[in-house]
Amino acid sequence: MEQRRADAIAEELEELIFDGTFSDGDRLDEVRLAERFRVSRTPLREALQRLARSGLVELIPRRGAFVRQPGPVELMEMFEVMAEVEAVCGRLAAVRISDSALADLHDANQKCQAAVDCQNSETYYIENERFHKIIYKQSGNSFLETETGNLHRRLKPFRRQQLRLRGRMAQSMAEHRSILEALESGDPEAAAVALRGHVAIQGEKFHSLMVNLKKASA
Amino acid sequence: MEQRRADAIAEELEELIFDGTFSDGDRLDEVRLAERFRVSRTPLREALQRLARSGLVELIPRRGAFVRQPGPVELMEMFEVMAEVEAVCGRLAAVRISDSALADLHDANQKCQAAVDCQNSETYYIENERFHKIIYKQSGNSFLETETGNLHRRLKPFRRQQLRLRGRMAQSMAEHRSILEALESGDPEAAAVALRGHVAIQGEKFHSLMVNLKKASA
DNA sequence: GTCAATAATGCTGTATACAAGAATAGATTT
DNA sequence: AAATCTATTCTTGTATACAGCATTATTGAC
Repeated sequence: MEQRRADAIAEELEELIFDGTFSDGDRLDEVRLAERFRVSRTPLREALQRLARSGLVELIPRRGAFVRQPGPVELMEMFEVMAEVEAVCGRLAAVRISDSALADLHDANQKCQAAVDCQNSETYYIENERFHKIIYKQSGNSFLETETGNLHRRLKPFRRQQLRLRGRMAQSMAEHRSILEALESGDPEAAAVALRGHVAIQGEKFHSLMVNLKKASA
Repeated sequence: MEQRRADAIAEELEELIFDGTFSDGDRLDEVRLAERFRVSRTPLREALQRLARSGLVELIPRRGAFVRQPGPVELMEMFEVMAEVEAVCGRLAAVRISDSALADLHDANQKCQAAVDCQNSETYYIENERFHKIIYKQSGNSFLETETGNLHRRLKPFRRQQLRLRGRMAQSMAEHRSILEALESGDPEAAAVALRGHVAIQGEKFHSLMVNLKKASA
């Protein structure tokens, strides 16, 4: 059983928030949620605190827990930081990466390409993630690796929609290749620039998505 | 009263860990701590989870909470990330900083210099912190500002000891000046390089401190 | 004498009961 | 009629009681 109770509940709640069951600003009633998950308030409160830690809910003392989806501005900020942090990973990895990791990157990239050819966005998504996680690890800094992974995870639900944009996967592949080249030639600045651009463009794509969404709803 | 109970306890516990009352690997008994703070286990557990979030304790399910001081390797990693993240702040701030913020930086720097002249390391420490926090804010990215501030806070107890190193404050002042120049001329790369070097050197100073400590104890 | 197995103790994780504060609704006053 | 104050109710924060798992110690067997 362990403490997994709170952990499992936190994950389920996360899903419910992403699914839109609870939307921004909603108050999360402890009692009702406790009934829903068939647990007492104690583990549920711990789950809420876990979510507060990752920024998904805001805990206001004596008032309750409120769903706090990051707004467009904050999302852009997070994408900007993601781009910079990945650039850092790239710069460090360029001089620290192992040969076997380079081989793994090639492998992930080839599978990405195969996914593009098959129009299989699910596989592409998975291999793309593997590609990036290899770079995090090869930064040779496990603290950086963990923190970058956390931010990556937080942005996951927002990055996913972009794959549907026409031509995005092909463009992304080209960027991957230049990243790989920079890493292979051991050029820190080139790797940093390539990765920064690669991730930053996701933020911009996301931005235009938001704008179009607004236009559509107006 | 609010939920501040857990927050206050978390801070006190943090102090106790930094003071050495609890050292690395110590198990934190919930019942004894609850008695010590005159509260029940419930708010104390919340405090422990808060500390787990900042990485000071490790929560092992069904085993308890253990003090987890970062080891030398992890500390070096954290300093490296700190240097890179501050460099990012600098690069963004170089093109976004306001005139009034530049004036504030000058002011903080002058007060730093005055503190060096007076051999007042306490004041130096405070103004130095202000100097850096202004740059975080002027990155124009409040998410980055918050995250950088968090890491800064986490490294606080380890950075403090370095000020005692002979000549460190003077050297630091020179670095501050070059940072300020880069920001004033709006040169992103120069600002990034200056800040990275300024912070990275703290990690190296810390490293040599550790080595000396080891030599002394051997 | 040593190792293993079982029992007992002590801790964490969970539930429930209680207290205090916040929000809302109703009544009274201006 | 509107606004304010008060009282009631609902919710959060805290304490305590209970259950389950881990650790340790003791006993028995090899």
